[in-house]
Amino acid sequence: MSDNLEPVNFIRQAINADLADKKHDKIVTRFPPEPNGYLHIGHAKSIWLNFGIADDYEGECTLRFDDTNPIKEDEEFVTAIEEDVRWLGFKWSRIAHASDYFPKLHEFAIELIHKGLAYVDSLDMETMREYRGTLKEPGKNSPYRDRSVEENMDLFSRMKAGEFADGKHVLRAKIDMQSSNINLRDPVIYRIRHHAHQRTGDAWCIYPMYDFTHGLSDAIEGVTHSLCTLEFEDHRALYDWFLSHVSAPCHPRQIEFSRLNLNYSVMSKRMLTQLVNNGHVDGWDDPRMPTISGLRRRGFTASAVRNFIGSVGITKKANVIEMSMLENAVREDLDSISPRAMGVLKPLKLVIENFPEGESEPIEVANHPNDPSMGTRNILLTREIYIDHDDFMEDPPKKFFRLGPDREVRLRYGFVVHCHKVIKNDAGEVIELRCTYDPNTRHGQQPEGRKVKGIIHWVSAEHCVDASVRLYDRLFQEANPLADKTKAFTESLNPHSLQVLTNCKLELSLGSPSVDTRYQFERLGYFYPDIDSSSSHPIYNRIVTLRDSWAKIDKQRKS
RNA sequence: UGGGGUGUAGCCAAGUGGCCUAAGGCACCGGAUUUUGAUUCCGGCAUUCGGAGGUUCGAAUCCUCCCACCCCAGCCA
Repeated sequence: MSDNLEPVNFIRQAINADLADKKHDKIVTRFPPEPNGYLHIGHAKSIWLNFGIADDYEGECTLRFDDTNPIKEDEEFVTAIEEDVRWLGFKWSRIAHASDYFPKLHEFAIELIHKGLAYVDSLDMETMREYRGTLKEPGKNSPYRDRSVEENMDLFSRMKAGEFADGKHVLRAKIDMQSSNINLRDPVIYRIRHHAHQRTGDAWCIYPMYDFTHGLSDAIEGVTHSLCTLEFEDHRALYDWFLSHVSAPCHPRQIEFSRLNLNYSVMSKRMLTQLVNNGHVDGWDDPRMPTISGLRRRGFTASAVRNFIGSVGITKKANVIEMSMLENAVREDLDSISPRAMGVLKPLKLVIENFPEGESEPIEVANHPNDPSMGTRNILLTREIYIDHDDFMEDPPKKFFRLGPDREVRLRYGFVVHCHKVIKNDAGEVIELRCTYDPNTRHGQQPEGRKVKGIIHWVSAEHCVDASVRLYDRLFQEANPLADKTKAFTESLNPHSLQVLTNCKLELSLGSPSVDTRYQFERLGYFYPDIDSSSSHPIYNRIVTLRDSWAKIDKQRKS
């Protein structure tokens, strides 16, 4: 489901070339998350790529959990990941776990030992690091490097049998301690971990490392193209080494692409975990999080996320995408599918003095200005209404064409009202407006020579529901929260990223929202009911604001 | 001279030696329509492709040198 007609990216070009060379008759990919956290929008890029390719080439894509480190992983994450992939609209050909392959992987390890290409090392971690050398200096061989096949087999089987404590021995590939590629300096392929695994329980106390597991799992699954991010570029030599030194059923091709980064955000699982665990946000699905579950709860649609990914493209260039790209994708998707409604976020009472008390005027309004098929609904106009505080200014600047003392404005779908009195409380705050309406402006009538530019939304004070609305802003106040290496990234968290409004007045139709419907609150933005809503008190999340040229003018005016 | 990568507008990104005096999107700046300052619509926005040389009738695309930035020294993935 890659609904964008993007130019053929370099990965698809490589696949096309392989197909032209008759290397494969079917394309197989995989999405290989480690279940140690929730998926974020960066993962969506990989998902979109891998599943999109499988779909378009009529191939297969496996959802495979790279679960080789039982200390960090958890079943909770497995469930969440499955749900997120499904929500994004992708279907896996099958679901697998690297742990399914533990027996086979163990056989491959033994094969390497027998070939003299792997050995049990007994250096402690610290010493092993010293022996590894540095980026510029070669490493040196471990004194255990030349153990006999028999000795290695004996030790390895005793490692597996649980005879040794964690860290006592490791199994290493025997490659080249002098290599300029550090990954080839006899990488560890098995380590001892006396820790129950979420799937295999206590069956194993030795666990294979990523580099060994990943490529061989790909081969076991018949993957043709193993797509991963740039930081694994250096690992490709090792990926290929394992595949060519073991009797693997096939040799997948690893191709790397750049990760997705968003400004005013962080995209590292480690940091997102920290935000959750330290209570900076309200969980993995906090609507401010760049996680799939956060975006979902916020009200983003899966198609908006997919379109966004499609619009940023796949390359090898390091990139930071502007948040406005994502917002654009959401607005584009939501504009056509969202029914319109009126909601007042910061209520200011407005009394229309020449409107008869106790009466109400029903007005039939369209649910969508450009799509008659979305139908109409009735709203009621009454003597007392609420308007938004932001639509009134006591001393308005020239370009502000909303309400002010002795000014007039049109009530959306209704008539023009003129404000002739402003009532304040003891603190000097405006608490009520007294207005009169002009009967000649009913139903959109515009008397000759009269131009009323301002139109504001409103809600009948009598016919409305109380609600809460959560307004979200960017999570970080710095475009790059990691730029200043002298401070923790959490120091650039935006203190105003969440604003909760508890006294909102919404039109009746918003009191019982339709399932899975995003609404446009006219003139304000797109909103989505939060799961914390109750039937008596709805709670809406603001997904994104509408484009707001007044906000732009106002900002320039103030600066 | 450790290795591996990347450099096209503020942000993404097409372009794969001649139709490129360089697509498209976002952002930005106009202007039209509009009972959402929304949507939609029109127009503007790189004589230039990190820099300098070179090859060629012709270079963003090929060669050489240089510069900048990113990744790698977990028994993490």
